[in-house]
Amino acid sequence: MARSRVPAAASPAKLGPLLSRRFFARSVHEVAPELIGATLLVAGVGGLIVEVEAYHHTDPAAHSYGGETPRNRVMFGPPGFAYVYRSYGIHWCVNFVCEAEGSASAVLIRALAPTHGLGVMRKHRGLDDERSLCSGPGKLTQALGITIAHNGAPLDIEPFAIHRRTVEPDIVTGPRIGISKAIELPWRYGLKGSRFLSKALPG
DNA sequence: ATCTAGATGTCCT
DNA sequence: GGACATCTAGATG
Repeated sequence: MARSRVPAAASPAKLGPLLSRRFFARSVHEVAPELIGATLLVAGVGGLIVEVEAYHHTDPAAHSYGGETPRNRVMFGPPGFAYVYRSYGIHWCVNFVCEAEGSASAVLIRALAPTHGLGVMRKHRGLDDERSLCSGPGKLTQALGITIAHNGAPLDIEPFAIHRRTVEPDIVTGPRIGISKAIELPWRYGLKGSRFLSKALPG
Protein backbone atom coordinates (compact mmCIF):
# COMPACT_ATOMS: atom_id res chain seq x y z
CA MET A 1 0.00 0.00 0.00
CA ALA A 2 1.03 3.55 -0.62
CA ARG A 3 1.83 5.73 2.30
CA SER A 4 -0.93 8.04 3.46
CA ARG A 5 1.34 10.98 2.84
CA VAL A 6 4.35 11.17 0.57
CA PRO A 7 6.89 13.74 1.75
CA ALA A 8 7.17 16.59 -0.67
CA ALA A 9 10.18 16.44 -2.92
CA ALA A 10 12.88 18.85 -1.86
CA SER A 11 11.51 22.03 -3.34
CA PRO A 12 13.69 25.09 -3.75
CA ALA A 13 12.50 26.90 -0.67
CA LYS A 14 12.49 30.65 -0.79
CA LEU A 15 16.06 31.74 -0.16
CA GLY A 16 16.77 34.08 2.69
CA PRO A 17 19.52 36.70 2.63
CA LEU A 18 23.11 35.59 2.36
CA LEU A 19 24.70 34.85 5.71
CA SER A 20 27.63 37.09 6.48
CA ARG A 21 30.76 35.97 8.24
CA ARG A 22 29.45 37.58 11.40
CA PHE A 23 26.64 35.02 11.60
CA PHE A 24 29.22 32.45 12.63
CA ALA A 25 30.81 34.57 15.37
CA ARG A 26 28.69 32.95 18.10
CA SER A 27 28.61 29.74 20.09
CA VAL A 28 28.49 26.59 17.97
CA HIS A 29 25.46 25.61 20.03
CA GLU A 30 23.60 28.67 18.77
CA VAL A 31 24.83 28.50 15.20
CA ALA A 32 24.37 24.75 14.64
CA PRO A 33 20.58 24.61 15.11
CA GLU A 34 20.15 27.87 13.17
CA LEU A 35 21.83 26.27 10.17
CA ILE A 36 19.05 23.68 9.94
CA GLY A 37 16.87 24.95 7.11
CA ALA A 38 19.52 27.24 5.64
CA THR A 39 20.58 26.64 2.05
CA LEU A 40 24.20 25.82 1.23
CA LEU A 41 25.35 26.41 -2.33
CA VAL A 42 28.79 25.94 -3.86
CA ALA A 43 28.97 27.49 -7.32
CA GLY A 44 25.17 27.42 -7.33
CA VAL A 45 24.90 23.72 -6.49
CA GLY A 46 23.55 22.41 -3.20
CA GLY A 47 20.49 22.28 -1.02
CA LEU A 48 18.78 22.71 2.29
CA ILE A 49 20.88 21.86 5.34
CA VAL A 50 19.04 19.11 7.23
CA GLU A 51 21.75 17.73 9.55
CA VAL A 52 24.77 19.20 11.37
CA GLU A 53 26.96 18.45 14.38
CA ALA A 54 28.66 20.88 16.77
CA TYR A 55 32.31 20.45 17.76
CA HIS A 56 34.22 22.58 20.25
CA HIS A 57 37.85 22.89 21.26
CA THR A 58 36.99 21.63 24.76
CA ASP A 59 35.22 18.60 23.30
CA PRO A 60 37.26 15.37 23.22
CA ALA A 61 35.61 14.42 19.93
CA ALA A 62 36.76 17.60 18.17
CA HIS A 63 39.76 17.63 15.84
CA SER A 64 40.98 20.75 17.64
CA TYR A 65 40.91 19.11 21.08
CA GLY A 66 44.57 18.19 21.03
CA GLY A 67 45.77 21.56 19.79
CA GLU A 68 46.66 23.03 16.45
CA THR A 69 48.09 20.86 13.68
CA PRO A 70 48.54 21.53 9.96
CA ARG A 71 45.25 19.76 9.27
CA ASN A 72 43.06 21.65 11.75
CA ARG A 73 44.77 25.03 11.42
CA VAL A 74 41.69 26.70 9.92
CA MET A 75 39.63 25.78 12.99
CA PHE A 76 41.89 28.05 15.06
CA GLY A 77 41.36 30.98 12.71
CA PRO A 78 38.47 33.46 12.54
CA PRO A 79 34.83 32.36 12.20
CA GLY A 80 33.02 32.25 8.88
CA PHE A 81 35.50 30.07 7.00
CA ALA A 82 35.38 26.51 5.71
CA TYR A 83 37.42 23.80 7.42
CA VAL A 84 37.78 20.84 5.04
CA TYR A 85 39.50 17.62 6.07
CA ARG A 86 39.95 14.14 4.67
CA SER A 87 38.01 11.44 6.42
CA TYR A 88 39.19 7.83 6.53
CA GLY A 89 41.67 8.61 3.79
CA ILE A 90 38.91 8.75 1.21
CA HIS A 91 36.25 11.39 1.71
CA TRP A 92 36.19 15.13 2.25
CA CYS A 93 34.12 16.65 5.05
CA VAL A 94 33.26 20.33 5.46
CA ASN A 95 32.82 22.36 8.65
CA PHE A 96 31.90 25.99 9.25
CA VAL A 97 34.25 27.64 11.75
CA CYS A 98 32.37 29.45 14.54
CA GLU A 99 32.82 31.58 17.65
CA ALA A 100 36.02 33.63 17.83
CA GLU A 101 39.54 33.30 16.51
CA GLY A 102 41.36 30.75 18.64
CA SER A 103 38.14 29.17 19.93
CA ALA A 104 38.66 26.34 17.46
CA SER A 105 35.02 25.37 17.25
CA ALA A 106 33.10 24.37 14.14
CA VAL A 107 29.90 22.88 12.82
CA LEU A 108 30.16 19.76 10.66
CA ILE A 109 27.69 19.77 7.78
CA ARG A 110 26.32 16.24 7.55
CA ALA A 111 23.40 16.19 5.14
CA LEU A 112 21.46 18.28 2.63
CA ALA A 113 18.11 17.97 0.93
CA PRO A 114 19.17 18.53 -2.70
CA THR A 115 17.51 21.57 -4.29
CA HIS A 116 19.92 23.22 -6.73
CA GLY A 117 21.92 21.61 -9.53
CA LEU A 118 20.60 18.07 -9.21
CA GLY A 119 22.14 17.13 -12.55
CA VAL A 120 25.58 18.29 -11.47
CA MET A 121 25.29 16.43 -8.18
CA ARG A 122 24.20 13.22 -9.89
CA LYS A 123 27.18 13.48 -12.20
CA HIS A 124 29.61 14.10 -9.32
CA ARG A 125 28.18 11.20 -7.34
CA GLY A 126 27.66 8.82 -10.23
CA LEU A 127 24.22 8.10 -8.82
CA ASP A 128 20.63 8.90 -9.69
CA ASP A 129 18.95 8.37 -6.33
CA GLU A 130 18.13 11.81 -4.99
CA ARG A 131 18.01 10.50 -1.48
CA SER A 132 21.60 9.30 -1.60
CA LEU A 133 23.11 12.40 -3.17
CA CYS A 134 23.85 14.39 -0.01
CA SER A 135 22.77 12.17 2.92
CA GLY A 136 26.14 12.06 4.65
CA PRO A 137 29.15 14.33 5.19
CA GLY A 138 31.31 12.60 2.59
CA LYS A 139 28.48 12.35 0.12
CA LEU A 140 27.56 16.01 0.16
CA THR A 141 31.12 17.21 -0.41
CA GLN A 142 31.39 14.91 -3.40
CA ALA A 143 28.04 16.11 -4.74
CA LEU A 144 28.99 19.78 -4.38
CA GLY A 145 32.58 19.36 -5.52
CA ILE A 146 34.08 20.43 -2.18
CA THR A 147 37.74 19.41 -1.76
CA ILE A 148 40.81 20.47 0.18
CA ALA A 149 41.01 23.32 -2.33
CA HIS A 150 38.13 24.91 -0.39
CA ASN A 151 39.89 24.64 2.99
CA GLY A 152 40.10 28.12 4.50
CA ALA A 153 37.68 29.66 2.00
CA PRO A 154 35.35 32.39 3.30
CA LEU A 155 31.73 31.30 3.55
CA ASP A 156 30.28 34.63 2.38
CA ILE A 157 32.21 34.80 -0.91
CA GLU A 158 31.81 32.74 -4.07
CA PRO A 159 31.88 29.86 -4.69
CA PHE A 160 30.26 29.56 -1.24
CA ALA A 161 26.83 31.05 -0.63
CA ILE A 162 24.76 30.29 2.45
CA HIS A 163 21.23 31.64 2.60
CA ARG A 164 19.45 32.20 5.88
CA ARG A 165 16.38 30.05 6.41
CA THR A 166 13.02 31.69 5.83
CA VAL A 167 10.91 29.49 8.09
CA GLU A 168 11.49 28.19 11.59
CA PRO A 169 11.94 24.41 11.24
CA ASP A 170 11.16 21.65 13.74
CA ILE A 171 14.54 20.47 15.00
CA VAL A 172 15.43 17.18 16.67
CA THR A 173 18.69 16.45 18.48
CA GLY A 174 20.65 13.34 19.32
CA PRO A 175 24.13 11.91 19.83
CA ARG A 176 26.72 12.54 17.17
CA ILE A 177 27.66 9.86 14.67
CA GLY A 178 30.84 7.92 14.12
CA ILE A 179 32.72 9.18 17.17
CA SER A 180 34.08 7.25 20.13
CA LYS A 181 34.64 10.07 22.62
CA ALA A 182 31.93 12.20 24.25
CA ILE A 183 29.40 9.99 22.51
CA GLU A 184 26.69 10.93 24.98
CA LEU A 185 26.58 14.62 24.09
CA PRO A 186 23.43 15.38 22.03
CA TRP A 187 25.12 17.78 19.66
CA ARG A 188 23.68 16.43 16.44
CA TYR A 189 20.86 18.55 15.03
CA GLY A 190 18.44 17.47 12.33
CA LEU A 191 15.37 18.66 10.48
CA LYS A 192 12.50 16.71 11.95
CA GLY A 193 11.07 14.12 9.57
CA SER A 194 13.54 14.78 6.77
CA ARG A 195 14.21 11.77 4.57
CA PHE A 196 17.63 13.14 3.63
CA LEU A 197 19.29 12.56 7.02
CA SER A 198 22.41 10.39 7.14
CA LYS A 199 20.71 8.33 9.86
CA ALA A 200 17.32 8.60 11.48
CA LEU A 201 16.79 10.89 14.44
CA PRO A 202 13.87 10.64 16.88
CA GLY A 203 10.74 12.31 15.63
C1' DA B 1 17.30 -5.73 7.48
C1' DT B 2 22.25 -6.09 9.49
C1' DC B 3 27.06 -7.48 8.89
C1' DT B 4 31.51 -7.27 7.01
C1' DA B 5 35.77 -5.90 4.51
C1' DG B 6 38.27 -2.74 2.11
C1' DA B 7 39.51 1.86 0.29
C1' DT B 8 43.81 4.84 2.93
C1' DG B 9 45.23 10.59 4.82
C1' DT B 10 46.49 12.42 9.08
C1' DC B 11 47.49 12.21 13.79
C1' DC B 12 48.69 9.52 17.71
C1' DT B 13 51.62 6.23 20.66
C1' DG C 1 51.04 0.16 14.05
C1' DG C 2 46.28 1.80 15.34
C1' DA C 3 42.39 5.03 15.51
C1' DC C 4 39.47 7.95 13.04
C1' DA C 5 33.59 13.33 12.61
C1' DT C 6 32.95 7.53 6.07
C1' DC C 7 31.15 5.08 2.24
C1' DT C 8 30.48 1.17 -0.84
C1' DA C 9 29.82 -3.52 -2.36
C1' DG C 10 28.92 -7.99 -1.30
C1' DA C 11 27.34 -11.61 1.88
C1' DT C 12 24.00 -13.18 4.91
C1' DG C 13 19.30 -13.49 7.81
